[in-house]
Amino acid sequence: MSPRTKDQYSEIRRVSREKILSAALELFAKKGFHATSISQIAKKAKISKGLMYNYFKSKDRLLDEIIQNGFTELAGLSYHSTKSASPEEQLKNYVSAVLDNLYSNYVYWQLYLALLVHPDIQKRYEKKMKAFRDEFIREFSKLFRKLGAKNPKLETFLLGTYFDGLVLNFIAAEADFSVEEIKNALLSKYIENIHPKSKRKSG
Amino acid sequence: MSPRTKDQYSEIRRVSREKILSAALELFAKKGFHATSISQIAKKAKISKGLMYNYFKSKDRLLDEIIQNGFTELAGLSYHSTKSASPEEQLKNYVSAVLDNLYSNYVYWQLYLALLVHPDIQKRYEKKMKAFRDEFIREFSKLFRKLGAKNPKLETFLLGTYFDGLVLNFIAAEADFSVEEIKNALLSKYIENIHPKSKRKSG
DNA sequence: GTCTATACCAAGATAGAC
DNA sequence: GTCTATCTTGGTATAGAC
Repeated sequence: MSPRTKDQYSEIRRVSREKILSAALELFAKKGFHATSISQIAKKAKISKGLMYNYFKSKDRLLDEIIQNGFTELAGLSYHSTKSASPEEQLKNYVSAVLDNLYSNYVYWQLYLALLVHPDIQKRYEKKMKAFRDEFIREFSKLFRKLGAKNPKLETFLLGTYFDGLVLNFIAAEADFSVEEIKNALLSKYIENIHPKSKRKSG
Repeated sequence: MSPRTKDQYSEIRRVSREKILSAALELFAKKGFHATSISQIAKKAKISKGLMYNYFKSKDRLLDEIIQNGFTELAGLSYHSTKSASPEEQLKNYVSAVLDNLYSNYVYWQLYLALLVHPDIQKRYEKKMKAFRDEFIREFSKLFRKLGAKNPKLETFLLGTYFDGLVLNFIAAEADFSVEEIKNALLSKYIENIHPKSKRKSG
């Protein structure tokens, strides 16, 4: 029996951490932080309660790390689409990106929502959330300005509100409409309304 | 010392119940159901822990009653505005009503949101929530149809999504815009977009 | 690196005095 | 009708064996 190498141990640790993080993320998002117990996490991750504390100092620290991962993941959105494209195209791309991200990172968005809803928890991550929102506002305001909106910040606010509401609907209701339908409805509304001169080429 | 009459007792009971309900509502909405303890409720209501159980069988039953009250309150919205008015006027009235209600019943909306976010809790009140949403959809679909929308249900979905998002923003962020601004932005977007022929009288 | 056993505490809930 | 004291459970977290 050769003993395990450093790399092997490191890999084992990585996997275990990952199992815990993934189980916790899902439960926190679905049931909420307080409603989720370490036992439930351990069960879902198929490890013992004790092991969790080997990897995370406390339930709170576990949440911290998950949130941190979430922000990293969600920031991956980053609004650096093809800058050369027309504003309309850019808006399209952005909205598409957000909606698609909303699907692929569903669980993180659900968690993000839960944080928003409860002021107490929200306060703990206030700074990061603000940074996240601020970038959103900055980027979309620029865009709406280019599109000739009267009040770009207000438009951005409304769009952001739309997104928030969409997350809620994806989570809460049995989604009566497809992403494509919503995407189109949203875009046509915004683009035509803000920039009525530039009718999209028909055909 | 004359003993208290039946009515006096009944009134005392009413007041105590009310104190508990009000304290619990606020805490459930703000911190979430699971994050709120009976002790905290008792403290806020300025009663003893034990008394709570005199009025409610359990923490769960307490929540049940609060939710019930919430639906009653929110249903007070009811979309029976002046039927004689034009569809545009009606939409205006409805949107106004919802936004105003959103302010006056802030706490209930916050709670409603918290319920939506967590599928587990949501399931417990699924039926009532569905009834509530269904009425919303029915009424606004009618309206959007009158306004000549291509897909009234989709429009209703989008509007509902807006409202959901607005609730979130009122709760989560430090509201960058006034209700009036939002109301107008929303309405102008919807009305002009859906019914482009009928330009509002300028002047 | 992982588990079981256990300490410790706070939560929900009940009993009985006033 | 209200309170204090108490029971019981389940939670977070730690210790120590494997």
